[in-house]
Amino acid sequence: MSICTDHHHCQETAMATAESLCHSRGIRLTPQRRQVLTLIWQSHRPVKAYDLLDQLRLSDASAKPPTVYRALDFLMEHGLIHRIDSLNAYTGCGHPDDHPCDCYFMICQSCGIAEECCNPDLAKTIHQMAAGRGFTPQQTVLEIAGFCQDCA
Amino acid sequence: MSICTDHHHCQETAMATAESLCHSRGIRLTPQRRQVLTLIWQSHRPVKAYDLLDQLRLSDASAKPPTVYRALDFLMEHGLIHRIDSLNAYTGCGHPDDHPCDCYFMICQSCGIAEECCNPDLAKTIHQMAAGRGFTPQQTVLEIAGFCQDCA
DNA sequence: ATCTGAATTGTTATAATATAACATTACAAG
DNA sequence: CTTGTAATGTTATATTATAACAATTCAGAT
Repeated sequence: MSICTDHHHCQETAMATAESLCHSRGIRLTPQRRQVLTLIWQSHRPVKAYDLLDQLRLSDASAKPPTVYRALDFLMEHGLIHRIDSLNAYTGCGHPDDHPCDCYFMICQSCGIAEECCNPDLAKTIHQMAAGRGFTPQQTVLEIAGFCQDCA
Repeated sequence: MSICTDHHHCQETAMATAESLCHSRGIRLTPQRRQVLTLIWQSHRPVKAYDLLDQLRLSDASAKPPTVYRALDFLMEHGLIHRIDSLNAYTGCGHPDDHPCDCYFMICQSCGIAEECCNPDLAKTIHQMAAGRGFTPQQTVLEIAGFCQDCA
């Protein structure tokens, strides 16, 4: 895994960041939401909603689709996770407290890992191209599928 | 509508291009496939699969999901249409016989029109950014939601 | 003209993804 | 405490897409 050298640490950092972000914004990272976020951070591979649901059911047999979709909605609303449209899947955000631009993703077709690349220069290029055609961007989906360094 | 001034002509040109492309490639634009492509070209707004199905059913009550998805698969395989992942919808390709790079889209949140922008410079920038991180792109999804010139 | 194998279409069923609607519970602020 | 809002529970259903197998059509070989 090329993104982090110690994923356990990576996951703990992400959870700690989420805790403090929620605290400072006065929003509640409830046990359900925390559990979903923890599950998402178990790897750098985007996870599907119903896979999360299966995992939730291991500890709470009464979990249902709204359980997971509500948690996902909350986490997305507050920038703690992103949806990968090309995969119908969800992945943790590495910098929820600092979003200088839209987040882009490089998704390895071999190992499945999605690397976030928040690149203001690229964002600027995209905005310029759009502006050149009279278009005002509000939200950009950029998902690059291919092969990561380890898998190429 | 800012993309074309005479959409009827636009649609006819698209169909004629598709006919000749299929002929030159030795593939068959059957009546079903032609009908789906025509429906997609009725506007520059990406269309959902089940909306296409509803329209097909007006002329053929026995149309079913595989009817439309098979046509969509064929049309996508041969570059005649694109799927817009952020909308779960499909839109005609303006240059099926000439794909210098991935196709990008600017989608107006007001009028719903999707404008294709096949921009090799932007493609190059994206590839460079990816290469800088050791990533080899295979396929890029770039869908920019915002406001078109007419709606801004 | 007829045969034949591949492509296309028909049909039934079901998988996968997501949301609506309303009831109940928990929680923080006064 | 109480009270209103947020969160969760629960049932049902909407939306998007594919699997699997049968029937038909079609182009090329004979």
